[in-house]
Amino acid sequence: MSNAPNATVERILDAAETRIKLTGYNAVSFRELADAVSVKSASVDYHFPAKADLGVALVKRYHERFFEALAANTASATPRQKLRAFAALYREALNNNGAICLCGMLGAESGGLPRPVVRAVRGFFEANIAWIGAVLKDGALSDAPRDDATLIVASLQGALMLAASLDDLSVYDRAAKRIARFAFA
Amino acid sequence: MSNAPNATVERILDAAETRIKLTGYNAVSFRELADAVSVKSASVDYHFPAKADLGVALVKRYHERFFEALAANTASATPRQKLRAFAALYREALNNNGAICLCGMLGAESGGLPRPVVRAVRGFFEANIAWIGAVLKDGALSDAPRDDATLIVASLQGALMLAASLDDLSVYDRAAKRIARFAFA
DNA sequence: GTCTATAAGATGATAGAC
DNA sequence: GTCTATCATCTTATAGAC
Repeated sequence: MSNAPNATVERILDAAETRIKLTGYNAVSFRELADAVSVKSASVDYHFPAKADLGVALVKRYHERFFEALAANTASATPRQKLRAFAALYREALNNNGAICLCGMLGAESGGLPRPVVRAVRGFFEANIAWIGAVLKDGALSDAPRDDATLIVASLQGALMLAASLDDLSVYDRAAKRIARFAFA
Repeated sequence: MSNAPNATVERILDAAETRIKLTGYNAVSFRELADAVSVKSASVDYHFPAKADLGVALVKRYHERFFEALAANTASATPRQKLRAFAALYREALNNNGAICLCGMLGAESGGLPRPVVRAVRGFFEANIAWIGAVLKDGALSDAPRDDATLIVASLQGALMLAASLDDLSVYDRAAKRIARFAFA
């Protein structure tokens, strides 16, 4: 297996992530991904024997990249800056119009997904809540850090969905601004 | 067409609503709905020539029922009571474990849905925001009623998704309680 | 309004050549 | 690691009998 940045596996994951963020897990097929990376669908099956394998690999990569970027963006930040960096990172999902957070999409569709994918998505959200909870606690910004962390994650995820549905990205920006004001400004 | 409460059309819509709230639009097939109501899939096609027709009818019914229930539950309520009634009505989606709001699901999947369905979902959210905005204004509960209304809808929708994903209904209840505290308590 | 039958295509997945 | 070829199944949708 090559480590080249454009290795087939990575390109398949890229194509899958872009599409699932827009249309959901069940709307994306192996053939569609194969076409997108100019291979045959048998090659996709070679790398991901079952669709659930692709789903798990995708969420795992998303999870890792998210926290790597979060760490990089908050190296010497105050608690308030950390929370703003978190909201800014969530927003990147909207850059491809109509797309939302990968895990927001899969979380909504949980009831119809393979169990291993559901577990991976749950792990992403638990890590999100733990991270924000630690920041709130560190900054003494909340009297109930875990509840407020959960609310912040829920609000930002809901704002992504609503922005996509209403086709108005400013919905997210205005929501994030008011969350900051109410919860930790 | 009969007006009996169990007419086939209504039973198909019931089955579709239950399933789409759990697994999403693309995971639900006509055959599955036909089996659920004990008819053949050709009968489903008779009532809904295309899947988009079913989607639009479903969202339209959901929209109408939601605002009928909201009106009934807030007949002589104060603004604060109205907002609590709204949050309580949203919560009913969670009664079937793992399910979320029909429009929350379809809003997330917008990028892969037929345009008429997308428009109907958008109409639901716009009506939600307008209703809450009017309540906030009426009760002088916000200095930016429209922005706060949008944030409240986003937060409650996100809380439904997160509660389903984490398989913990208390996530919604705790979020709703804290939204009330920050925004209008 | 529901049925049987079927079309025409997509889907996840596998076997085996290169 | 990618390919061709194929499978069994599912998908939305239609035609026509009852």
